[in-house]
Amino acid sequence: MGEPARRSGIRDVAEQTGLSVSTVSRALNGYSDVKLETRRKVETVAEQLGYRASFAASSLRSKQTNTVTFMVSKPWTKFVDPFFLSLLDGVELSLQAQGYALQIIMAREYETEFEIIRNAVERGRCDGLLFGRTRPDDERVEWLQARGFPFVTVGRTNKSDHDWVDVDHYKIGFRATERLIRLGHARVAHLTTPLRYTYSNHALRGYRDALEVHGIGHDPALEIECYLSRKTGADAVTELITRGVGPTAIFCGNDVIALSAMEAMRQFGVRPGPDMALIGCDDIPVAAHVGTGLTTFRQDLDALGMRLGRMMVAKLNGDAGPHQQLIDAELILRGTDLPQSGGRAG
Amino acid sequence: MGEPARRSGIRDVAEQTGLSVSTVSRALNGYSDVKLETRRKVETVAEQLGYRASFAASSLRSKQTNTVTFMVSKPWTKFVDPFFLSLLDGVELSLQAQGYALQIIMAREYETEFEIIRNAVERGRCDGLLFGRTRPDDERVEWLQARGFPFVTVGRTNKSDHDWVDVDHYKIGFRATERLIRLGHARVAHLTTPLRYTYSNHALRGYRDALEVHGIGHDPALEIECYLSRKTGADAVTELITRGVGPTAIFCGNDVIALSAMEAMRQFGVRPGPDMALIGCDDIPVAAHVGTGLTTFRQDLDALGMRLGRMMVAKLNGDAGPHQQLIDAELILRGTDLPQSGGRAG
DNA sequence: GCCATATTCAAAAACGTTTTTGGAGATCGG
DNA sequence: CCGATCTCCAAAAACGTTTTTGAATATGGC
Repeated sequence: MGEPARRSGIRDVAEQTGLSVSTVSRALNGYSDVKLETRRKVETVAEQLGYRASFAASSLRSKQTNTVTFMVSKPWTKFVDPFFLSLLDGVELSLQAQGYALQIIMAREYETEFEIIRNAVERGRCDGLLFGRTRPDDERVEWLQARGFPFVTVGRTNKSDHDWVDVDHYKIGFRATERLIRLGHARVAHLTTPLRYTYSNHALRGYRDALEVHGIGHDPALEIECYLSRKTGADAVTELITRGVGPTAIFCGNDVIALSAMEAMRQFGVRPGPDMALIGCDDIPVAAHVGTGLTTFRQDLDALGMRLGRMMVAKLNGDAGPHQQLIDAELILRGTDLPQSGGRAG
Repeated sequence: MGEPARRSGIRDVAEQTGLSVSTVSRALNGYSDVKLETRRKVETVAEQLGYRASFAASSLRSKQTNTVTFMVSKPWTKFVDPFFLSLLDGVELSLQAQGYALQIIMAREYETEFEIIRNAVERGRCDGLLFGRTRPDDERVEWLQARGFPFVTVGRTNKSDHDWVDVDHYKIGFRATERLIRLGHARVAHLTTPLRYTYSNHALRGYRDALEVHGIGHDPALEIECYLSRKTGADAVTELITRGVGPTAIFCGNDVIALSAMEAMRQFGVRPGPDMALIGCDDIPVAAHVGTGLTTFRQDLDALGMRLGRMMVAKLNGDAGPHQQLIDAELILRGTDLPQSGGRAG
């Protein structure tokens, strides 16, 4: 492959321009105590030598990486894709505008997430950290807070003194449930996302409050916690139907659960929509195409990402905070939110 | 937020153990010239002090980052999600097994990709580079080759002397077209993905070769290049129908194009499948749910990712190469590959 | 009991920047 | 014309590791 082609360092630039190393550094980093003409010369020579400051050296000395790390949890990578990618897109955009680079790392398990954070923070690989899938008692948040390391989460925790952005899942739960009630459904079930995550609890609370506001007591048999593989939406629906607890409508914590639920319904000869109303959440691409279309909630993740990024930048610039932003989701009406079949529609 | 809590450095560990800094370093890095007992002590103290070597300092001195960067192109992030995420998953798995970290950065435009590469390579932020969306004449490949920097691409270029993994799009094009021909279709159109990418050309060649093998000349009017927004599958189908060039089957370069095409067909009262056979590529989740289901090709991206990662590790370990791997896609039969309606089925 | 070789560790150099410190010459106010 | 201030640059320290070099002690062969 020929000669290794030694990369040129700042000394080469200094030599070539006849200036000192320190002046070259200051010129390139935009300090004001360098003559314009000198700066020009330095920039020219640096360009033609193809010089770039070593990341390791500069970040060692300056203690800055100008990098923000987004740690993405495995479950996210697997199922809620479109969701998550436009989020990243927004983050990247707003960070880059302020001279920060976005770097993404993947975590396979919750346990490794911790190790990854330690590796990123304690080894000084980034200036700030972003992550989601927060839990009510989130070790990651506590650890980072104890260390005073800048971070913003997607999702809330029990603690209120840290920065976060979040979708208002309480409102989603409330609106979904209320809509189903107004359509004449008296027994509305809720298939929740894993309750270890904070947002699942928000949605659940919204669901229960809507029932209560409309004078309906909540029935534990109608609340089933769903997972990705252990207990799917299909499993839950099977349980609901075979037990004969008789819901006529279901609010699902996300579209994957809803889709899985619809699958099971068809096997039982229950038509999603006419026989069993259904509202999901996330508006994944398939939602528009399955059957008559799944009624669901769409979230502006791009905007959420932008805010996330801007919040991080503000924090990095010394803004005290805490900053917290809640965004609303939009109800997308499609074919599965039908009135109670035998009953009075709202 | 309390005191800043100074992170402990290697000196603290040395002091605490009564050893020298160099011994601590060698102990922690697994060198053999340190007594077992000593190593234990160092590890204990390091653990309890929460010491981790500064990334900047260690990579500056050792000239190694133990990090591989995957640069993901914007178009990828937008549309071919599931595709792309399981790819990353495979890469991460195989890299991590060898002690390398995967870091992902996003590129917005092709031009910025170049800048990102320069930034990553010339500033020494990673030991190896991974990227896709290769073009026949790919500047990135040439630049990296000239510099002797380790990289593996997803997709081929004109040059044969570099490492790559790729899906065999030639075979996909050939098989799809041949299947349609055998179903009795004499006029098979091909909506290509953007031809600036190498793989699009492979697919096109497969399509043409299949036609030729079966004694059908290829008609330029039946080959239309599609993009994400400028000219979609719907635009192409509209063109095909209004011009009256009369294809009875279409092979689409990917599922997004196919879905868009189906949309347009319905507007013209043409039923995808019965009236116009259709085969896509990628097997995106929607494909299974749209109408009677889109016949398409599924790729084992997890496996591709694993190979990609392993190839990178091999390269980093001094293996000369070039290594190149082609993987096959699997035809997923669904409802759109129907026989020529008026004609003899194959 | 002596030289050669292993074993185990310490001192110091090196990595390539940025930051601190200070100094020479130009400019300015009086 | 002199001291003060400003402008521009250079020398040297510092960042926190890893690597190189070398030395002290223990071990082994004869």
